[in-house]
Amino acid sequence: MNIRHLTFRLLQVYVAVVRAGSVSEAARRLHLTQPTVSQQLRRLAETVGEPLLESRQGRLVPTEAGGELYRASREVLGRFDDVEGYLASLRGGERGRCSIALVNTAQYVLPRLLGPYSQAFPEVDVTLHIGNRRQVLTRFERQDDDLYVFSHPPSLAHARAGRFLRNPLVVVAPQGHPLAGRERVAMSELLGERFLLREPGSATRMLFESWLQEQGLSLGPTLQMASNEAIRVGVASKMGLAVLSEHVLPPEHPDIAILPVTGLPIESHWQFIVRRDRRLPHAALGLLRFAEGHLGECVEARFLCNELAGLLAGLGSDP
Amino acid sequence: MNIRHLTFRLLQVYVAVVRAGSVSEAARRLHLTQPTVSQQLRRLAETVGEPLLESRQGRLVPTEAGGELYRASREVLGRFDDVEGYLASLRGGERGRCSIALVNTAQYVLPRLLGPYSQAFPEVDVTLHIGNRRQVLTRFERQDDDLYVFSHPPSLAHARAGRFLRNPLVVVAPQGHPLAGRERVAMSELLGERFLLREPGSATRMLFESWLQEQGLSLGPTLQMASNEAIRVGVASKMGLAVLSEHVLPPEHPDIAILPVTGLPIESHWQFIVRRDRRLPHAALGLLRFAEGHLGECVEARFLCNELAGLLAGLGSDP
DNA sequence: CTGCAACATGGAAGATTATCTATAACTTGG
DNA sequence: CCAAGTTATAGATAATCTTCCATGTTGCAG
Repeated sequence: MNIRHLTFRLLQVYVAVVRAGSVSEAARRLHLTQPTVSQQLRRLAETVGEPLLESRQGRLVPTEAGGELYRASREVLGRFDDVEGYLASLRGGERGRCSIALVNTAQYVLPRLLGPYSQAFPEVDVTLHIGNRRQVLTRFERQDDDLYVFSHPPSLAHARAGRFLRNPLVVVAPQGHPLAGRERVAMSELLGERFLLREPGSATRMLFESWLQEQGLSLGPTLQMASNEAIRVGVASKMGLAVLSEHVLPPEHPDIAILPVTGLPIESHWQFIVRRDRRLPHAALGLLRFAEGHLGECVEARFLCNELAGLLAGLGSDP
Repeated sequence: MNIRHLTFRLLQVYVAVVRAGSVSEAARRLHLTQPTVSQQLRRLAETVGEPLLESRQGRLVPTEAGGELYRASREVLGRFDDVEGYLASLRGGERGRCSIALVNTAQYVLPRLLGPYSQAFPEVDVTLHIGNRRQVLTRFERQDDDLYVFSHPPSLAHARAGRFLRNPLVVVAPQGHPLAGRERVAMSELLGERFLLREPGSATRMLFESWLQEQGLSLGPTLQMASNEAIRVGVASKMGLAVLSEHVLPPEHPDIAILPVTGLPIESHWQFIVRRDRRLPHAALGLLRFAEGHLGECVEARFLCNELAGLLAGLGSDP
């Protein structure tokens, strides 16, 4: 039997005939003419190399070979019905994979969104890749992931962006710092202090440095530390001052004071970035939709900045 | 996804590509050109309505949808491999159904053949229908069965026949009957005795009556009994004489004597009959082949008359 | 025996498929 | 950045599949 030219259609017709017990009846049910069905049947029997049906008192019943083919056909067609269901759930975003690359700082807040999302879509397999801005950019260039979270998007020629969260950067000092009680502090007053900074690839550092440059200021002594955690603990231990995202601070932070520096907080926003040239998996789209609808329930109101509707509209229209 | 134009061939190609992780490599393995495979792939993806593969550092790996399709394809192709195996065993006669209609008398001896056959081919489902000649003829007319066993075949226009067993009919008398010791007995000497006869549809009775007619003789008092068993017991109990197939007598029969009537035994033969107009199932053909090869081991040599080779040759050539 | 319903066959048109060659576009490792 | 290898696209052709209509054949019921 040469399986090559076997069509699922042929199996559908065959199954219909076996069920109907009659070629004509099957033809009616399939909205085909009787000769069409007869011929398909013959072709199938030729492919199999055995008679499939025989007439038993006016009813067509499968032969031994026909019975086996019928069983196999039912299983096979059923299996492909399953595939259709699976695809439907993929398309609905209820299932699938979604890979997200995050800048370091965003890891403090994104779980608030992903927790409820995973609850709602347990069949979606979300993978997070966390790195500093430079590392995430590399992943973006290599098209490693479906979604990216940046403060400042890379060139928008290849990507679409949608803001979803405010990310205010503030100057923090150890509790009890002489300037901590002041109503207003000028940045210039702080330049003599030691600043704890993230490594050069970091977005927080980049933002802070370009802000300083705009102001025409430059820092005195600095100390480089590779993680926000380390910096926060360092500040609490009076190693120096730092600029951090507010999200890095725990809700209660008795060891650390935010200094009311004029011109701060530096306002930036996290955005979801998607590449224009890569088809977004349904699951990733589903995640964005979920974020658009449920962000308000997941994060504090003061950080909220939901502009995802625009991104979604753009994705819906031309992918 | 429109399943209608989905070919098994397409799935084979797809599976090969996923396994190879490369279109070109799959093309080489399939002895196709690379563009052919590319195009099939595109068609498949169109049918499914989702991208199936994506390039991950130079290797093509299935997407979520592609993975599901791959699993389904493997299952489906595997299932049809099973069908092929099943068909092969059908064709080899190792499996299947075989329905046989027997005349009554043959039931004493056919099991000797069917026992070893069923042992050798346990997957073949043999059905026996036992009746007198008339009943079996009716089944033959209606084409109810694959094989028929008759002493005298119906018109050979619609059937082929092959003898396989002698069926000698003898006159039996109770042990101690006055003629039981004689060297020779003439039928005419027995006409005054009461004869126990089978019912009119029976082959044994037909044969006996036509033999009597040839001799210009006719019976005296008769008694009709519907089974060979009943007649045998009747004779043993001195109810009268009878004509029976030798096969009906047990190997040892101390109560019954065979009378050496001149002109007897009436020689007849059992034959396998197959209709010309009905395709013989492989299993039935296998049974005939088995009979042809093993009959000698199954029945006593004196009954042997294996002319099945001719029948098989006829079947092999044009069915 | 006759007629109807069911099945098979033949012929034909249009769509789809399978496959090729040639060529362009892209990826990737050096 | 280039060269090699991989993938995609285009165009072509023969085979096949799908489906129809018209017309035989056959088997069962009256």
